[in-house]
Amino acid sequence: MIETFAALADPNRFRIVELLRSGPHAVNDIGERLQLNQPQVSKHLRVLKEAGLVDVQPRAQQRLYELRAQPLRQLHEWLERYHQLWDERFEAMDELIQELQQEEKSHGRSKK
Amino acid sequence: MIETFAALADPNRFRIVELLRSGPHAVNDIGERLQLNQPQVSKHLRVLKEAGLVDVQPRAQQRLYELRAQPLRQLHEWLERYHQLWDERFEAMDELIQELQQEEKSHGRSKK
DNA sequence: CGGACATATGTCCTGATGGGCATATTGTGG
DNA sequence: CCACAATATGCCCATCAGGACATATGTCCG
Repeated sequence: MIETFAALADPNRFRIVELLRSGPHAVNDIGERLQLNQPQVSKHLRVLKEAGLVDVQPRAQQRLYELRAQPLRQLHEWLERYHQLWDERFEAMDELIQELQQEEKSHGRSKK
Repeated sequence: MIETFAALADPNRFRIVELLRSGPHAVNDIGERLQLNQPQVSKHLRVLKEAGLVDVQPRAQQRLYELRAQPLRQLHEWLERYHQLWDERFEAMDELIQELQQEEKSHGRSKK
């Protein structure tokens, strides 16, 4: 999970991932489209690969890199544990908490 | 988006976020639970706050930090653009692509 | 087999970041 | 208003990561 975040935290890697969303791409292709030097692309792809975010596939003398679903799916699952945070139900509860805190601020503790 | 990833890419910040999922916490409280020095906690909270992931609320002489939904919701939206990646539909298409590549490997291009 | 193309790796430099520690700041209650 | 509790900042250090550049590795084709 952390490795996924770390991999996506770099702007250029993020751009690469976004590019790969449209399908597999070769290293040079990525470099040209994103205006990056080839070695940098390779290095970023390495990080992405070690994070499990991409997969390689030899294709003549080029390597086609493509996105892998697993880490993103996993990220999605992690996020779901936070879903309650943006439920309306929760937002109402949020207000309730604020209210309680307000109360405790004015008087030590009372009301029921 | 990138700032969100960067904020979550640090192990201790990640732990803080996970802790805050259960509700607002004071700085010292976080420090004790996660076994971190107070200054470190404050610094991490600062990063989280600048990333919009948490919000502060004074409470006597302590500060209660709580999670904010927005960045997580945003992250969720971003992820949805990748949903096709793990649809069965897409996985079938994936195989098709592999197949095509196999073909092109063996013979320049044929079969229809 | 040799050269050309595509990609990977190594080195060097620099800026950013986390941790530890000391210290400043701020709010609170008496 | 003071002393203290809770938190924020500043400073120093060590580590790390990304960029530029040179070079190694690998693969296909004539």
